[in-house]
Amino acid sequence: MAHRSRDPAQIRRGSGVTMAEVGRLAGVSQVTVSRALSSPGKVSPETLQRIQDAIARTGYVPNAVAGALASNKSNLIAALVPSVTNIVYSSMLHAFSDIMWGHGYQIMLSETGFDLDREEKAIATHLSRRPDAILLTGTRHSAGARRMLLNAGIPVVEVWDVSDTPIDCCVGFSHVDAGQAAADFAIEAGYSHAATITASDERAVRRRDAFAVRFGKRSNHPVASVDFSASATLGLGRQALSQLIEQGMEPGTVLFCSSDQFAQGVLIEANARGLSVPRDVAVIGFGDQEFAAMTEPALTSIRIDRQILGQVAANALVDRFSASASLQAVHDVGFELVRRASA
Amino acid sequence: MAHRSRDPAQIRRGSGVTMAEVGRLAGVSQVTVSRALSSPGKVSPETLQRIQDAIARTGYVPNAVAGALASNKSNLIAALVPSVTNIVYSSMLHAFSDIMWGHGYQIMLSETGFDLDREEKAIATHLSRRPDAILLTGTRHSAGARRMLLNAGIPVVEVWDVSDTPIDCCVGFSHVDAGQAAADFAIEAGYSHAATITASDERAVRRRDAFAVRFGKRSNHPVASVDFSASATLGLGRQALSQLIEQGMEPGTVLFCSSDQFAQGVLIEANARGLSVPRDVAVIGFGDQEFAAMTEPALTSIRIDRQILGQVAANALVDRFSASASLQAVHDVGFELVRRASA
DNA sequence: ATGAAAGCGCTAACAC
DNA sequence: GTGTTAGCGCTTTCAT
Repeated sequence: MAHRSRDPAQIRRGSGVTMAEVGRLAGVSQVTVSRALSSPGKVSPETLQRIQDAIARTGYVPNAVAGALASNKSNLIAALVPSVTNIVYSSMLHAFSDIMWGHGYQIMLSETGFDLDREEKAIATHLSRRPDAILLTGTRHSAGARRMLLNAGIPVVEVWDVSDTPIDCCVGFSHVDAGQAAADFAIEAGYSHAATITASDERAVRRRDAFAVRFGKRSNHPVASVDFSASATLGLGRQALSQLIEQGMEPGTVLFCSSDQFAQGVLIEANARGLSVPRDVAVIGFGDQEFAAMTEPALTSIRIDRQILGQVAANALVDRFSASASLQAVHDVGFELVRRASA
Repeated sequence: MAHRSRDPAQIRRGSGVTMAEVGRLAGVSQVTVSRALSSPGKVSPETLQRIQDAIARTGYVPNAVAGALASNKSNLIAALVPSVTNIVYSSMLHAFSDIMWGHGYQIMLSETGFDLDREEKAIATHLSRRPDAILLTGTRHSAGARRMLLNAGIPVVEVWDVSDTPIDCCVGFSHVDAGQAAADFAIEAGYSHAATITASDERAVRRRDAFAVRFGKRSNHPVASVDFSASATLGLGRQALSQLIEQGMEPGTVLFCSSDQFAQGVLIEANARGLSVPRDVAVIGFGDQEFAAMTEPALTSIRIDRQILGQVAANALVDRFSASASLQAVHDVGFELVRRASA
């Protein structure tokens, strides 16, 4: 089967069909075509039919760029997340996109990698596209970013954290509360020694600190910490446990991990060393990812409803598009400590 | 601390600053501002300085919508993937975005959920934004989608599969080869009975069929199959093994799973039932996700370099933007069967 | 119900 | 090196 794929030299941008041409074919003016598309009820049925025929014949595709320029409305939402490969962010994004798409909005995506400078650059670039709203992850942003955002005058939703002083509105939960809840749980479960394993994520650090202070206070034992300047992986979790053991970790210590990835790594390393969980080492994860209930033993973890998070964020924006009254600025979706076998 | 978050009623779209206003402030015309931004070398140093001052003073943010309309270049790339929450797609997307971002392009994202109709709608919507190129997952698309794409006259890259007849170009591997390779491996490893566990993904189905035909031929035993009309999850993997056992699966059967999620579920269910892997049941996964090497026993899986996939796709587009000569249409990045302990 | 005119904020010629 | 003039393909407003 001799096949020639499309000759690159023949690529011409756009079919070149405009509303005006569709109009000529249908025997109406360009404006009428515009009306037929945006409010079909305002053109006569016969005209509408002729226009639809002309559109079908020409394969006309509306130019949303021109539309956005003329109407000052892009139907575009900018979404900035640390990482799309991390399920906790991608699942939130999925729920968010679903709702926004249902309301006729498209998503422009950027990854910021937990880096405020990258975030600022991405914000600048995205704002030049005149999005109708923007979603940011976290409540910490560079000064420049805040200024641009305020200036843009569009709805902004910050997710994964709560703040008394959001740029516009925020949807998340208190990381300090989460760290303290983990510490209280650990104390009440009878653990007297604890350590933390933390990735390079400002919110994880706040959970770690809240955990360490609370646990330290209630147990009167210092809390050791292993910190990585990288994202959480299973391999680093294994490494962290090895490191803690080398440092002479007490048997029966509970480990507060900044992510379930770390926690699973700890489980695997413990197993490889013949340690019993939770007797020799107990583990608390974070995120309650799908596999958390399936590990052996099953992981105790802090559950965030990422679907709800994305949905509430989307709805907050949709509300802002239509609202005249003042709106709720802070949405605390909470978290839940799910106790299983690992701690 | 009394805090008032931004009053929604005060939200005004855009700061309203245009190139013309920046120009007035700097004492030059609007075009000169345009030049200062796009080719600073073409304006005198003093003028440039005055313009930059004016930009800083006003907080001017370029309007890329107007720019795109005037230049017929959007610097936007549309990317359509089945799901962002699936690491195999999100990691490809990550590598792809990284390179495109480096070349000054932004990503508009949509999820299609393995649904050709949803894909067609998403393509139509994205094309109205006049993206400079589009990335699609898979080589099967609706007739309408193909027509629109051809009409749009922009570079198109189809990923995760190869085809002799790509719309424009494709980057992937042969799913038939992958299924056959798994079958050959299983035969040569000494297995005489096999079954498949498959999610609702057209490419997974092609791997399954290729596996079943090849294994059937070489073993002279029929290959049982469990098919789900859903995405692969660990839980469904457990369920699949239970189902196969109820159906009287032969001890020592090798299971070819369409994803590592399924395979991990099989491992867990086997463990729960006290079955030994690979003696009582052997498992081959697909995707070689991070956890594959870490399970107990470690998973034998088919590895795709998703990073390379995304990079090759991005580079294929970048090449197309600058090329006059004819370009490579088919990029086969291959796959690798990684043998570990599970089969 | 339909059309004419203006203009959204830029870039791309082409002058000077 | 800088300015002038024309659009890009729509939406908006105002007539008819």
